[in-house]
Amino acid sequence: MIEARHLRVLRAVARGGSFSAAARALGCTQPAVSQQMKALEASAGTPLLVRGPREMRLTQAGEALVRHADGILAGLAAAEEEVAAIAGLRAGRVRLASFPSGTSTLVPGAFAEMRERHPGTEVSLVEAEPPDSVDMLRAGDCDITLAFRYPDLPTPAEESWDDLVVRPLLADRLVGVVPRRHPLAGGSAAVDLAALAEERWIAGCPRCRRHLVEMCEREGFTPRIDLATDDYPAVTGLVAAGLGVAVLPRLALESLRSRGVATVALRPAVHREVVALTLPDLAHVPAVDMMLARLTRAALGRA
Amino acid sequence: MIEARHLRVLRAVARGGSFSAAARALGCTQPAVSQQMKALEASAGTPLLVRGPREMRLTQAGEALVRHADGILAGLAAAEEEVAAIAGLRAGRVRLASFPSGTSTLVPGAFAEMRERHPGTEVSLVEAEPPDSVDMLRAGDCDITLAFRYPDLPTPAEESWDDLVVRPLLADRLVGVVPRRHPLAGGSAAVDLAALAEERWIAGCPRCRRHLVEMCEREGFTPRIDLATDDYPAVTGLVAAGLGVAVLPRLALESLRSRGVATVALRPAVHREVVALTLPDLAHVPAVDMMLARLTRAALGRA
DNA sequence: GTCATGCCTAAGCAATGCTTATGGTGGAGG
DNA sequence: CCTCCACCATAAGCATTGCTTAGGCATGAC
Repeated sequence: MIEARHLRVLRAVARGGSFSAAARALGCTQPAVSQQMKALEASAGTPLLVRGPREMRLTQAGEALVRHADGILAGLAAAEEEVAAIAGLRAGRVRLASFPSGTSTLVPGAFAEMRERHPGTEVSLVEAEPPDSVDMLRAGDCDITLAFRYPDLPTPAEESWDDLVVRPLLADRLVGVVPRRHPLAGGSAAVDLAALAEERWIAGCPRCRRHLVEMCEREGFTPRIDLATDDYPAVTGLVAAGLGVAVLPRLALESLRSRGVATVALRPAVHREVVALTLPDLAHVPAVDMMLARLTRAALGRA
Repeated sequence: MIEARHLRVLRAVARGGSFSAAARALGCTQPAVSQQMKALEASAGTPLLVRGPREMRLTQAGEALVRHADGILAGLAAAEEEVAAIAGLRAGRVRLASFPSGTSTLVPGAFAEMRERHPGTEVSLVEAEPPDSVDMLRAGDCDITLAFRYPDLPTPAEESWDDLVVRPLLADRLVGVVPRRHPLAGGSAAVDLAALAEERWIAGCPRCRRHLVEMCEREGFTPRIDLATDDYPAVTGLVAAGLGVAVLPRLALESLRSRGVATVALRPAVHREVVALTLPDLAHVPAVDMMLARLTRAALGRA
């Protein structure tokens, strides 16, 4: 089997006209070149070089090899350069999957920084909610998934992240959302969740709802959910209209213009943990690693 | 430095979808593949593979490498095939330089056999007399030189063949050429060279002439050379016309229609040695080696 | 639950490849 | 004419590489 190393040496010999010159060009000793050529000739099955008294000439087979060597080594150099560009963040791709409130808050800053500091990289985004977005990650359809979980809630087995790299970004506190004219509105103290036991509830997305119910039951009541929608603006709109109360993550509220509602801190304090997920191997891909760092920074600025 | 071996393994992994499959395809064990990929990823500076629970996927860098690998390995295979063709006598070139009487006698048969048994090879011929043709060999302008020398004559230093491979082909006996009506013609016994001391002489090429003079002087006389020509038909023509006698190699006479002359064996018997010359390295080039064998065969059939 | 498949790691071993040291050869210059 | 220099080949020593076998662990199928 001919190896690239052989071709490099042969080309150097053809260029330099002697083993010694080739050795100097390659930064090794002359016997090393001599041995390489011997091995190459052995695997070629025919002499490649004619040792003239004055100069080193190529045989026909040697000329053929050198002729091919240029193309082969050029291809190899191109491949190395392309990989080096990816490794050096002069190129590379990061595909992110994120849930809406993450997309509107953490992602923009991280993306902007990435574009600015590493213009060669390509960042792309798809919107996806946690269970699906994690499947996408495992299926290879994205490189990083922004997801969240409730640390105090037992995780279903099928949603385990044991096989993933979990990079915590921030603890997103849950707050109560009540109509502005609600008796509890405006107070600076935290409100007991149980104080909302008799309210009508507006629930968010399915995951959030499950968590809401769990949370309330720990406090001794079952929330009466009359209205359900995944759309956060709709939730605040319904609350503002006095149709009920809700619990929303701060992150979700941040990008909402929530007229007519008041937010209240809850007791016990509950957080959802927002994390970035990736596959163990992908965590070492430079562009992915850098994007994770950018996301972490974006989260820190918001902590 | 990326080596061809790495690309072969990477491509096998990409094709097979797992290290084990690649190992089977490559005829080695799975840890070998695993180690190769580890080394390649290390030299690439970024992961190339994503170990999914079910299948092995490529990262972007891995895809880039595989994309280049096809071209690179194809080029390498083409190079190997071209060299193998030369090594296997399915291709290759032999450039022969020969003196006229060799060209007309030994070369045709050897060339014909070469063309027939190894149709892929190219044989070419240039006409050149020994001192020049040997220089051509050393200068790389031909691969084999047909030459001759007089073993009993001291060789001038500048015509030494010490640095060459000398393959003896045949001993070409020198014969006397006399007019058909000459008193010595027709006898079956060998003629003493001294018996021709008083004749007028027709000399051949410069080398032959030098040798003729030397030969005669050993026998006690200096030949009286009136006519000199390098052209063998001219020599026999002049002899036939009764203008003198000559000494010619049998090989030269063979392809001459020599009307009007008779040949006589000489005493002492003298030969010129016809040899094939090549450079030590070229002697191992298959096409050259085969051509030398063909020339030897052609000479044997004529011995 | 058990088995099969696939990957990783470790350890042993052979082969590769580089080095330094040495000898031989051909050409150039004193 | 002889010496010196540049170049190549070879040998021995040594570090590295690369392969193997053996064993362990995780995952998915029957």
